[in-house]
Formats: sequence, C-alpha cells, structure tokens
Amino acid sequence: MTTKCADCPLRRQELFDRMTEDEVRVMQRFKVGELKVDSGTPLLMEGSNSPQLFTALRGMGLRSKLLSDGRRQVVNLVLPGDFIGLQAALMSEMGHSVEATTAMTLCVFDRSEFWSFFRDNPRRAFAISWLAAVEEHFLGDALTTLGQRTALQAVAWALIKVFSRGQHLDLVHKNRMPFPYRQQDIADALGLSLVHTNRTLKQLRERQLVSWQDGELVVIDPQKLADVAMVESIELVTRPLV
Amino acid sequence: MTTKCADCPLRRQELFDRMTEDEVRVMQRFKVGELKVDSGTPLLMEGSNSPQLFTALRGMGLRSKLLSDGRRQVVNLVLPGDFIGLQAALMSEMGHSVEATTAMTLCVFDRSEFWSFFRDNPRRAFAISWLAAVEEHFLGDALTTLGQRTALQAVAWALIKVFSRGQHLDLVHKNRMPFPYRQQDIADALGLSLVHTNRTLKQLRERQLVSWQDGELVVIDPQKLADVAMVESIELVTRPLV
DNA sequence: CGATGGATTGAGTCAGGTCAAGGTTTGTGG
DNA sequence: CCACAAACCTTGACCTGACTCAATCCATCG
Repeated sequence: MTTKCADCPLRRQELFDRMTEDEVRVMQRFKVGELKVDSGTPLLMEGSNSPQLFTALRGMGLRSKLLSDGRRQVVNLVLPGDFIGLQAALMSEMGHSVEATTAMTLCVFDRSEFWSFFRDNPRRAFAISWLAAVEEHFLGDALTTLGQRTALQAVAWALIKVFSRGQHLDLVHKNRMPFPYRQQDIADALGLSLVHTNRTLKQLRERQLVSWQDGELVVIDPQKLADVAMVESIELVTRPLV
Repeated sequence: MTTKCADCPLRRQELFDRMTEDEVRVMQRFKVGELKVDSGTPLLMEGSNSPQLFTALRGMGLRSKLLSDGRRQVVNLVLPGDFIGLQAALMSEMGHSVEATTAMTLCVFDRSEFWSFFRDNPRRAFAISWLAAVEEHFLGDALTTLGQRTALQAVAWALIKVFSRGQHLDLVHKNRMPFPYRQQDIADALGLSLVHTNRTLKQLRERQLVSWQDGELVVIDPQKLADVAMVESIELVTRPLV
C-alpha cells in the first residue's frame, strides 16, 4: 500500500511549501509507485539515464562521484524530501551516483512522463527549477568550504548544515538527530583524509560543540558551532516538494 | 542599437541548440535592452535580489562568493552565452556575486516578467532548468576537483575546462584563446594560494602542456593536459541559449 | 570464535601555505 | 618625457596543516 500524496507526511512539515489541491492531484498522477530499498543499495549511477526519478520519503542516502583512480567525492547527503534524478530528467545523464545509506522509501516517478508533466504544470515546473537552483546554491557553499575553510571549519560547517536540515525535518529531538553516516563519508565530502576527519571531530568534541557516536549526532551549541564554521545565518527557507 | 535576437551571433554557433522562430520571437519580447559595462564592474551581488537578469553576449566575467574574513571563492567563470541571475530569478537571492573581468555586453531581461515568461513558454522554461542542471553538474565536478585532485591536476582541470568551452565558442584559434583572468582568480577558484598556483603553472609550462601569458592561453596538447587532469571525456553537449 | 567494518591514536612525511623580496608592465601627474 | 605608484607575476626560504602508514580497539555477525 503506497502513501497517497494527499496523505504525504512530508508535505505537512512547515519546511515545505503549501500545495494546492490541484497540485497534489497532479503529483499523485505523476507518481507511479513506491520503492523500498535496503541500506547500501545504489539508486542511480553517474552517467546513467535512469527511467525513474525519485523523491526520498523516508531514510537517508548520499550522492557521490567517483574518480578514475578510485577517489570518491561525496557531493551531498540525501534527506527526506529530496528529489533524486533531476539531472537525469533535465539533461539525460546523472552527474553523480546516489545510494541509500539507511533503508529508504522512495516515491517513484516515470521519467518518460517528465516532459509532459513539466509542460502542463508550470507551477510544478517552476518548483523543479527552484530545486535545481537550491542545489546549485548549496554546491557553491560546499565549494567555498572545500576551497577556503580549514578542516575544523569545514567539519563544523558540514555538521551545522545537516543539523539545520534535520531541525526543519523534525529529525531533531533535544539536540539529537539520527546521523547514520560513516566518518569516511564526511571525509569524502570535505576532501579530507579519514584520519584527519577523525582527529578534527575529536577536537570539536573536546570543545564541547558536538558529539557524534552510534549513528547519532548531538549538537550541544548550534550557535557556537556555526561561529566556528563561519556561517553567518541559518535561516529557514521553505522549499517545494516534488 | 541593440542586437536583435534574430541576428544573435551566439545562436549561430553549433554549441547552442537550434531555436524555433517562435522561440526567438519570445526571447526578443523578453529582452528589454542591452548593457555595456567596463572591466571590473560588479553585475550582481551575493544576496541581492536583482530586478534584472542577463545573458553574456560578449566579454568574460566571474562568479564568486566572499567569506566574512575576506577569503574569496571563485565559483565559475562567465563566458559568452552564460545566463546570469538564474538564482535571483528562481529563488530570489543570488548565492554568489558576478563581476565583469573584461568589458562586457549583456542582454538584459526583466525579472518581473520572468514568471509569466516561464509559465507561458514551457520549452524555454525547460531550457532554463536545463541550464540550472548543467551548472549543478559543473559544480559537482569542481567540488571533486577541490576535494580530490592535487594542485597540478586541479590547475590542469581548470585550464582544460575553459579551453574546451573556448573551443565550442570559437574563441580558440590555433590552440590559442583569450584568457583575461589573473592568477589570483584561478587560485581562488581552486582553493590554492597564489604562490602555489604560480609554481604549478610553471610546472605545466615546463612540461610543455600549456602556456599562459599576456591574457592568452595556449594549450599545446589538449589530450595530454586532460590526462594530467584525469578528465575522461571532453565531449560537446549542445546547450540552450536564453 | 574468528572475521569484518568501523573508530581511534601515534609517528613521520610532504604538499601546499606563509612571508618576504624583487621584477615587469601600465598608468598618471608633474 | 620622466618619476612614481599600483597591480600583477615570479622566486626563494621556511613552516605547518593535513596526509600516509601502521597499530590497536571495539562491535557485530555468521
């Protein structure tokens, strides 16, 4: 039994823009099913032209690129509400791979329907472009982190960033949120070695800013962490859900 | 006297997708004028909500973000055909600043017309989203460069990337293209210090791969340069022009 | 109970950073 | 036409943040 878009638990969160009933109907028609995958499952491959597009409903994942010599760059994390396959939909090739880090539930859309969906629903089309622009914005920030921040600032930046996303998704309870990634994932996201990432986390722990163990992230003082990260504002911007 | 979209010199280049006559008319209606600026002129500021959007017609520029302590990250270069202000159009705030490096000529569009333009012209809307996706793709590559490549590979990557863009724009003649940036710009783009960028360029020069002086970039052996950069393919993907 | 995947820590090295000093070119005012 | 300044490029010397290599520890699991 798949979740009806009308009953979508995500749409209720304040993070996501309100949708008209019409839009909900349109989404429901576009949605062809639901997919449940185990942790570790690859969802899309870099360079592939997937026939399916997804929206993460439950669970977490990550987007990454592989270099020919095996080095890996984690491009972003995937959290509930994230649209997966935008590049495949618009261009026709993914620029990165996506895999499930935890078990995930995904809404499935049919890529072949994408163009008519886009053409006939300008408001939804705009929402999709909006998502692309947000991702571009995020990647600009990430680039700045890798290029300009020190390891300490970078790790702090990454953690405050996910934590803030977690807050908006109601994943945070009493400063705690589930964070099922490995240190290697964060290292690969920040262009740091595993060892140095580990030492840097230790430093943040000793400074009483964060602790991260057993898949749980605890941010003791978000503001102080943001200061270390040199992040100016952590404001809520509502976003469309697709 | 402004350039008519019908006579747009860019549209003729094979890099850009063909447009229907109807699309050209629509673009012409959306275009409100032309802007000429001197080198060094700021075009859009990070965080601003510009009333104007642009397409670069002639000249080069760059996109950058500033950190609160003055460090700068160059996010991308701006070459003819690039759309400027996408983020302002879709979200309502730029994630980076844009400035002219050389004198530039820009097509000017009215942001307040953007939504109706987007709504009434799904094919053009799709083209815009396509551009956003391409930018996202590029930024993923750039992130991988900063995160995983060595300084030598990174500089090689940056140079082969612009050179390849230059080729598609007919800026290259006999392996030479205009390249009006400062070494500091490239350093800021790659998260390297100026000094190290300079030494790295020297190495590439000594290896007979590239030379760059007096605002002119000469790539002696593109394939070898791509090898150093660990770039697999440098293929032509046509793109829409807005 | 050994095997496997992750986290942690120590020791030594190096890629890339910082500091500092010229060199060149271009533009400007006297 | 020259002197001076400003902007950029280049090189040397030295330093350090982050990397690599290598153990060790700890859970989980078949």
